Amino acid sequence: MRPTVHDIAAAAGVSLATVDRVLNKRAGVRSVTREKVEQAIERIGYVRDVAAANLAKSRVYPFVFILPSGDNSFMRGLEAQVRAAISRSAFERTVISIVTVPAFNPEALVAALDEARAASPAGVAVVAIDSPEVIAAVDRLRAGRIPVVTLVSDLAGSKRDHFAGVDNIAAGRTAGSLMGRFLGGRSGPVAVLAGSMLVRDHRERLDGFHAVMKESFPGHALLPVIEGQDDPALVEHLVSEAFAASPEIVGIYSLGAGNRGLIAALQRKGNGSAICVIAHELTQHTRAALNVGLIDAVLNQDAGHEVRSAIRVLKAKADGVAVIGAQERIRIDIFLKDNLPFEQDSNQEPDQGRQD
Amino acid sequence: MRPTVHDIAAAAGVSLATVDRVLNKRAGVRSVTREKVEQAIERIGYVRDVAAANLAKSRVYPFVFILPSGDNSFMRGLEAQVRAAISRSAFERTVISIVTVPAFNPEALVAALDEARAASPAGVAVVAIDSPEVIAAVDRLRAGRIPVVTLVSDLAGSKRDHFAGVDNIAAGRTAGSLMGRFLGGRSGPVAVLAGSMLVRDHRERLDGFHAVMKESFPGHALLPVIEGQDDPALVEHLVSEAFAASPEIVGIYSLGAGNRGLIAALQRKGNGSAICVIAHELTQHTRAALNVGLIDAVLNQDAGHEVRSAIRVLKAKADGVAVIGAQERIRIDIFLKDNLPFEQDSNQEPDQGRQD
DNA sequence: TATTTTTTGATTTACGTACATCAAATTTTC
DNA sequence: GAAAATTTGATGTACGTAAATCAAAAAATA
Repeated sequence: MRPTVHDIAAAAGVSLATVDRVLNKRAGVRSVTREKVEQAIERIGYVRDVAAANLAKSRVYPFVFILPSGDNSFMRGLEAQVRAAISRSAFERTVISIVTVPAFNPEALVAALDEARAASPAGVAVVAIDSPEVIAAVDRLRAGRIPVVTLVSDLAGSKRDHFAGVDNIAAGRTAGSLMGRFLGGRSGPVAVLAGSMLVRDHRERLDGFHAVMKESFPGHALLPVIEGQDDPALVEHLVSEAFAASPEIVGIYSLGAGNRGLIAALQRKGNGSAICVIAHELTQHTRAALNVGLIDAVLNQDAGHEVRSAIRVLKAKADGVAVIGAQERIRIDIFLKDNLPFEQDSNQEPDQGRQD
Repeated sequence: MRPTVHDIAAAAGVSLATVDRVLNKRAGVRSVTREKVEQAIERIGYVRDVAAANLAKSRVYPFVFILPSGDNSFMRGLEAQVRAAISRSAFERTVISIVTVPAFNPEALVAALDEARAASPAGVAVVAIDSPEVIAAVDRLRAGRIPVVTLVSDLAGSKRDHFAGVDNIAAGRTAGSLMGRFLGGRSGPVAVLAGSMLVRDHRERLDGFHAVMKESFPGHALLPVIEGQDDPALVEHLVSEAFAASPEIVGIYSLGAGNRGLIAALQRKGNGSAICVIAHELTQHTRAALNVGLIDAVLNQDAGHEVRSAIRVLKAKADGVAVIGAQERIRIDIFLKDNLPFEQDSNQEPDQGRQD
């Protein structure tokens, strides 16, 4: 049987009240006594039963998720995953609120972070924008002992506790590697389409892609980066322009969002699979394009995994316990038309009963 | 505040004892009363606090994991993941025992399944072998109301509750797709190396691979399947023979284990990256071969994810509650040298405190 | 209607921890 | 050495559910 607080008391030769004072870091215990208790804990291998503790405390975890607003399929999918987590709140003792702020707008994000801090939640998850003010705002949260997890896009230089997202340099390298191999012997320039160099994930993907293309496939010229602001209309316009300017393009790496525009431009251009296209994030649009062969590969990050991971990590940080590292590593999924997962709206099995 | 059993009692106008009888399906409640209570539960939206219930019951989940024995890196990695889960038992209320049986031996597996049944655990996870006797043994477990999850290799036709593994047809198709694209214009035959056609996962991968090669890359002849029994020594011998017989081989798809033998044969052959090699399961051997370019891509299933998923599903089945479907879908990871995850022995972050 | 059987209620204890209160013991300070 | 301050112990209640006991009420049977 697992040892309990009573066993500690017996082993240390003190009362239950003293054990409680030590365990919960309350005042009024001499250091000799405290050590006696701590040694007993160590000796008998006691670990707190968090479920029982949470029951006794009636603990709930108020979390705030800060996401970019706007018409971005991936971000809306992310929000849907947060809502799915909210629907499980009763079981997970979480109280999650969602705050949306305009994309690529550091000031708005700082305001949202400061507002979240005022509510003193048990943790904050945020899709970060890489700027000094945002770093400062995140560090203010941390200074207030509020755990912070960055989601999708990291914030290097800040004191955030954890990053729930993929290794974007590796993602860019992978895209480069696939591009080079898929192009085989064909020669011609390759275009890169990004959202904004303001967000770290886009910059990192670009760096990784450029590095691999230069070192392993130097035959392909790299055209200047197209910044489409993740906006489908703008993307369509800019890509069509690029096609007109460089009709000999053989490959496109779309590392941001707004792929609807890219797909539209590809369709208008016609002559089908002549161009090798690698894009990010599996949405209804990229999925359809993959199926008809307009896109050759999609690199994806599992938004559901990211949200669940962020919640697990925030809880663990709030409780000061460890996490299963491997479980929180977000994979770079590579989808070809051959390994597309089945579409699913609901994330609940049509099973008996309810969820733990 | 979340409604409790007391709220049900008040809402239904019955006593706590009656509510308990209904909730835990005890005898001695008239059907009219039972319905009154059930309607109240529905009306106020009560959901049982599983943490509190488990506390009151002092519930533990005894699980049995049945794995193939022998010198197979992937299976030993799987076992290590089960042991990692065992180290978390105290937090997860599990009591896990591991049973190993000789690989590709249906009789031994049936014996192990029947022995597991005798211990009447709360669930069994098994790496299945596709045979009628094994199906019958699994169905005996289910007849005894013991949840069963197949791990890595499924058992179609059985009454198993869940399969914790990848879609192996899709994996084979993906391998075919990558093979065809990576080969680009080059022509020449492609070899397939399998372990045994006795296990379903190997058969399915082969089917998927053949299908894509035939429909999309008909230019490449497919050599007869080499069955290496997942044995490195045998694999090395057979592959070397195949090289001698067909020196013009341009690609190899290794869909089973024993890749050490394949790598040794490739190294002996020399002339480096002339052959496109796609293998399964990221082990120290395939990782090293990927890094030096002997292998071009590795398809992987995350053993840690599979084990954790199997445990979550077994718990859910034992409690009769739903699972988060998306969380239990095991991905086909595609690793190039560019997106290899960092190696990690431990799966505990070097963090403060302990695990929930 | 009397008797038996079934159903329901009331109450208690338990799970492991948190937290509060008050008294008793010990230590510190003057 | 006495008073004050600090430390420790003893005890009870709470969290939400499970499970048991016994009495009371209601229903079914004779």
